[in-house]
Amino acid sequence: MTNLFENINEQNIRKIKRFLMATTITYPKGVNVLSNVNQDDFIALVDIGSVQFISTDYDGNKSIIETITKGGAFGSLTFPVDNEEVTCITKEVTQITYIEYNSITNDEIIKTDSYIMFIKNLIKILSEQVSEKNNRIEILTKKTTRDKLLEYFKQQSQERGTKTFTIPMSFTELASHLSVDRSAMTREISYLRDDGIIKTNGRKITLLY
Amino acid sequence: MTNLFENINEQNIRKIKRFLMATTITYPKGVNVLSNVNQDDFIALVDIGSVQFISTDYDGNKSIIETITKGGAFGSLTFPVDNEEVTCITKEVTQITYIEYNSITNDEIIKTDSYIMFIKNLIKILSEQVSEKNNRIEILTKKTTRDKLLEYFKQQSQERGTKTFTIPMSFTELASHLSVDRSAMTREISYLRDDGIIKTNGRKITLLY
DNA sequence: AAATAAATGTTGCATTTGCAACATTTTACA
DNA sequence: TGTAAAATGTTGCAAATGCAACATTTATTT
Repeated sequence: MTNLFENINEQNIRKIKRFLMATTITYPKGVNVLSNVNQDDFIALVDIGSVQFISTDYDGNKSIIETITKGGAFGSLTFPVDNEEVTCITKEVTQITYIEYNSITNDEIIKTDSYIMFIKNLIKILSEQVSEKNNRIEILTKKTTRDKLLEYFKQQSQERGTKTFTIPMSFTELASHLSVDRSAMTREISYLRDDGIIKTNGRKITLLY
Repeated sequence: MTNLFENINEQNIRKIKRFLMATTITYPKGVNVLSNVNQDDFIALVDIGSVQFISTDYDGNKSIIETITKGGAFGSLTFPVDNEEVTCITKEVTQITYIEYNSITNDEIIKTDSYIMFIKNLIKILSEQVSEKNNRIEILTKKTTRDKLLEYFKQQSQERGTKTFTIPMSFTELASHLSVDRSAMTREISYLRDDGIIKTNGRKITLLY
């Protein structure tokens, strides 16, 4: 996963941040990050900690749209910040740096080499986000819980290049990621085990095919 | 929806295309566009016509991942082009312009004003794609067909700013977009009508709440 | 270390849904 | 314009799944 300041030295990072009017805020755990953000478009960088975008429908059903950890970024351009149903909650103590979007393509600074690298990184991050969301969609379009699990396991296996891997979240969160009932998912994992398709040990999964 | 060459004059568009080693290909209807693309990263612009990304699983179940129409763009950075399960099919006669990704951030041309606009447009397109995918995910995470339909209708209604709108695809394609069985979806639409929640006339939907 | 909260595992049951198999209408195109 | 193809509407039924209500185990926090 690309970092917005990858391949840029400290001095130039400071320079870019100053130019982009970056402001850094530290939040405690469990607070709504976007509650008091101003109206301008922005990009937010997670320097420390992690946040989760959570959508809540009229019935109170919650689903995790996305988890962004240290080094990740999100922005008003790609997210409906003014949407009441979607909140961005810190999972732990989290430090976020905000950058004004409109200053990003200002003509004065754009012609420096480190800034070109910054733009490249931004394009890469956005591309990665599209890819990730494609992966998520690929899972969610599967009709059955079994197929969702198998698609998720396949993606994990491919990303890591191994048939054995540890899922990077709790089963409770995984159920939310796959948008299925947690207990029904546990049941289906048992069936997969019974059918000799996977082996499990806690969060460690081994694909047997 | 942003066009990659928005706010750039014809002369500069030609210059940019030349620099980026753009090649334009016209395809008949129903062919697999990405079957003979080379290995380098690229961005593809749909000049005329439209394409659909379709994923097929081991059971032969097909789902439409994305439809890209005239003016739209897609790229190897955001799509697993080498993935056998995903194909990109022309829905009609379609003209596509390919741009080499690596030439995009070449230092020589990046400092011209029209090129800065080009980069801005690219960032905007990518952001829009993330947003669209967020919307799709918002739908797909709903548990029931009814809630998926209502979420889709809400999005359409909000986008157009009216309670009455015509869905921009066939019901067959809509079912695929929501990843539900078509006949079950038709049934659920009847129920919504019976319950006085919507009014329908062919593809024209009116929300009654 | 005790207390509280979160995660995990299990199961019965009602509801929802996919699937299959149609009839009918609309659209595309040779 | 006639014919094939695609889209739409309907329904019975079996399978999958959400939901609820638990018991246990594992983490967290004070």
